[in-house]
Amino acid sequence: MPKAYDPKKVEDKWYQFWLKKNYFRAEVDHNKKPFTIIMPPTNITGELHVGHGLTMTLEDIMIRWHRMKGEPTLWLPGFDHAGIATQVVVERVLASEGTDRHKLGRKKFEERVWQWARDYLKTIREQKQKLGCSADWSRERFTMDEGPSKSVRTAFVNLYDKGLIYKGERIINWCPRCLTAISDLEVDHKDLTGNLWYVRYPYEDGSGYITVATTRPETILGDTAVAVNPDDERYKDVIGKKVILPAVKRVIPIIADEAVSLEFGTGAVKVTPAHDPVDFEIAQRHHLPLIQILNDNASMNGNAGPYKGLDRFACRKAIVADLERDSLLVKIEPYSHAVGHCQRCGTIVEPLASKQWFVTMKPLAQPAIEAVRDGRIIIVPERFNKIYFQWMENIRDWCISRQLWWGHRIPVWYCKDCGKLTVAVEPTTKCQHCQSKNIEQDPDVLDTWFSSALWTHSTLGWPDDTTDMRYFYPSTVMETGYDILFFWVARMIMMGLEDTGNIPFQTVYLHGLVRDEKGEKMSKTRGNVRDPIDIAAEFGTDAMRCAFLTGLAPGADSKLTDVKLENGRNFANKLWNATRFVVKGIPDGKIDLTIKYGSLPTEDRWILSRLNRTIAKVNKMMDDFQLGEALKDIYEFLWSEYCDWYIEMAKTRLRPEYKGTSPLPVLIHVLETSLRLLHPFMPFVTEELWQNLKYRLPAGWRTTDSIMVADYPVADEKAFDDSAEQVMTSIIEIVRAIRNARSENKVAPNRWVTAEIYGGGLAPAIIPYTEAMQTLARAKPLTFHETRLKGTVTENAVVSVLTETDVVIPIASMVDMAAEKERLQKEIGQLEADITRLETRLKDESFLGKAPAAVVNKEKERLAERKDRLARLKQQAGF
RNA sequence: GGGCGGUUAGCUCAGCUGGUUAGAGCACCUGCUUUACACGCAGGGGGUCAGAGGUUCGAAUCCUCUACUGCCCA
Repeated sequence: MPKAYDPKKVEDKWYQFWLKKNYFRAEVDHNKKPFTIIMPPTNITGELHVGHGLTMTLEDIMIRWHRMKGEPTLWLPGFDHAGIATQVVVERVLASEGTDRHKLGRKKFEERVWQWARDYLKTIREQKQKLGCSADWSRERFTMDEGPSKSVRTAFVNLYDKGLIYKGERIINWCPRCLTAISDLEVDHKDLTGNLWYVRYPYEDGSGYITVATTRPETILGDTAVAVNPDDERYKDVIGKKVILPAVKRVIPIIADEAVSLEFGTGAVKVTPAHDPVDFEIAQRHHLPLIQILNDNASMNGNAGPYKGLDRFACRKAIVADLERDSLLVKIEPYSHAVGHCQRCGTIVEPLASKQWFVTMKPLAQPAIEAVRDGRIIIVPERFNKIYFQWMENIRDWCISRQLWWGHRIPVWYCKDCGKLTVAVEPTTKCQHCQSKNIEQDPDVLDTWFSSALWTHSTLGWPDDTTDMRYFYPSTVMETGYDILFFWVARMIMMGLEDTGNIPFQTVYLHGLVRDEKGEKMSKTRGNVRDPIDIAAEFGTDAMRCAFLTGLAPGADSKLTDVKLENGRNFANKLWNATRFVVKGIPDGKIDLTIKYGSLPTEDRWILSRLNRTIAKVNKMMDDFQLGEALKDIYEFLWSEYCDWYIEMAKTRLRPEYKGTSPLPVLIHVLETSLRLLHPFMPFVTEELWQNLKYRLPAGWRTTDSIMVADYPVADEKAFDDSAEQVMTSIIEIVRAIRNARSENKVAPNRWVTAEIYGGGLAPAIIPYTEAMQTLARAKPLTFHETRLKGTVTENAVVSVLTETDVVIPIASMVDMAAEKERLQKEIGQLEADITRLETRLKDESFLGKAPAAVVNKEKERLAERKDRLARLKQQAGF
């Protein structure tokens, strides 16, 4: 084995091995409960980013863990056609080629996008594999595949038949760049500083003006009324009067409506029903006409009179100039307000009245609220419940039609003869009502999230009654980012319940955003994006997976830093070298790996005890989705206990002259078990090392061909050994005390010191470790006393009073007695403070009365221990 | 405007349902070619857990308020 771990040499090799062995494939076993994760479908808009890296890591860990626990485990991977997003990127490519989709035509354009899709499907799949994903590629799905597409049409038709999908004219958000309607969720509100223009509308009878305030003067062209609040004393007498609309000289009424705020502007507002949601509702109540003033691209249309053809913002300028000229502009105030932007392209969206398809959400939301409220679905972390409920309880109808070419075509055909609609799952050529062939399919496609909402069941075969659907639905965990809780998770719950009558998943695990070193969001415009594939190449995939988990709490944003990556890499290398050491100790030929439990030395019982406690803790943490904490425990066990102490102590036992129990069986057992414990987190290095061990050990040592299908460790409580832990703690304390004394007294590293150890009752247990302690502390000879130190040691000695033992190091070389006194004084002060605190607590009647007996006893023991130590310290140090 | 987080060592963060002497990594300081590992080893310094009040025998942990900060919704 080389000196350092080189991930490049092993990762591909093992991934191909796993693939060839078909380990990723989920098999139905009706005797067992499956564990299922449906992978969030990856957008085909581009390559993977670090957010995907986190998702893949978290899900792969859960999947590998459950697979090793012996559960039939399905991780179903897939892709999302990402309607608008993909169309935007492909259009950009077309633009760079000097063409556009209209020149190409719909059919050619769709072919072009399919080509793009096929390319990215392949690239992204390979990237996921690079990251170690143990997904079932045989079940991979794409939202545009025939199966999921049929699910989409079926779900649409079902909702339509139930009256939950309707087509109607409503105010929607229009993106003038993407030329499509978008849902409320796809609009980002940003506060912009604009102006509030106060404009005079002259009364028709010439009796003066009413002044209205607006942030969008160009919409004056679409006004069909002026409204005031019915309770507004200022305007009581003008209700019912008529005013002349500036710029276009149309005569419109002044009406009263509750929706008008008394505080905004002058209290009188202009009503533009075709371009404002509140105004639209006012218009409905007062039967006002709608006047559209915008073309699709947000230039002014024929209703704009003289402003026709101007862009909306040019028009705004022109109108303001004209108002000023006509002395109709009272004043301009700076005004900051939220302006909607298209999430995809950043263009300011226009609210406008348009005929679109909508889903009635309230009846779908109710059962989805109940599913979370009654605990059938658990959201981790819990605080997202509140956010979920709040959104669901105020849910509004969902605009699902998009004026795009890329996506699922709406399964509705219009009859040009009888005018009726045919809504059908299977494409049709004739009208259901009059059999006419003169029909035309709705040109629009569905919101990409409509198909995403069905993902948990469309991927398993719904609406067909498939084996997978019966066995794997509902899935166990839905792991995704909190940023798409509304977009996706909420809608999956609603549609899952609606389509199947059952929840789509039992637990929702939400992760946060991965940010850069400075805590900034990664984005192309900031230029701080990191490609997970590059990172994996530089540090190793396992190191990257570690980095994602360090300091990760569910639902919290995290930073990906080089320091974390280096740590992960170092840990992999540490493991590599620990294994190298163990492997070096394995003799050629016969080796007996039986652990003789009856006669194990203390450090063996200690490391086995620590191992099993770690296993117990890790399994508990995994159950609670505390993946980061679980990894941390394994890391600390392996590094600080196994490597730092157990291996170091084993070294003396591996010397040829050593005649006692060989440490090899335990050394190997603990390492091998730890590798299995760690495998879900660091699949590549653990497989490589496990195979290395397997190769050198007798045939039949392990029955599986790969660590990834070996058993996940289960804690053996019989291995918990308090007394071994107590003895080892003392041994570690003694070694540390001597090292510490050496260091503080600047003893040359190669110089041997001597020490006397007063072990009391523990002495017999410690004495067998003389040689190990000598080596570890570079102290020889060590003299043991089966008593506690009595009397005073005054001269030329460093005294360390430990929990169970005392160490006295008499050395002429430790000259700095003043420093030593100071250290002792500090320690005494610390102990005295502890004692005071403990005594106060133990005198407190309410503490004694109310605290559990175990806590009181613990405090008593602690006090006794401190007092004992203080007494010894004072006595021995001669204070 | 409504809601949800965060504030713990110089930096980045753990610390889950209240009960250790509050931890880790990095950084810093002092040493080290100790035959697995300098991607390493040994030792060390560093925190009144944002502030105030409250509940409790006991609070980093629960409650209230304040300050700063981030996000979501409207």
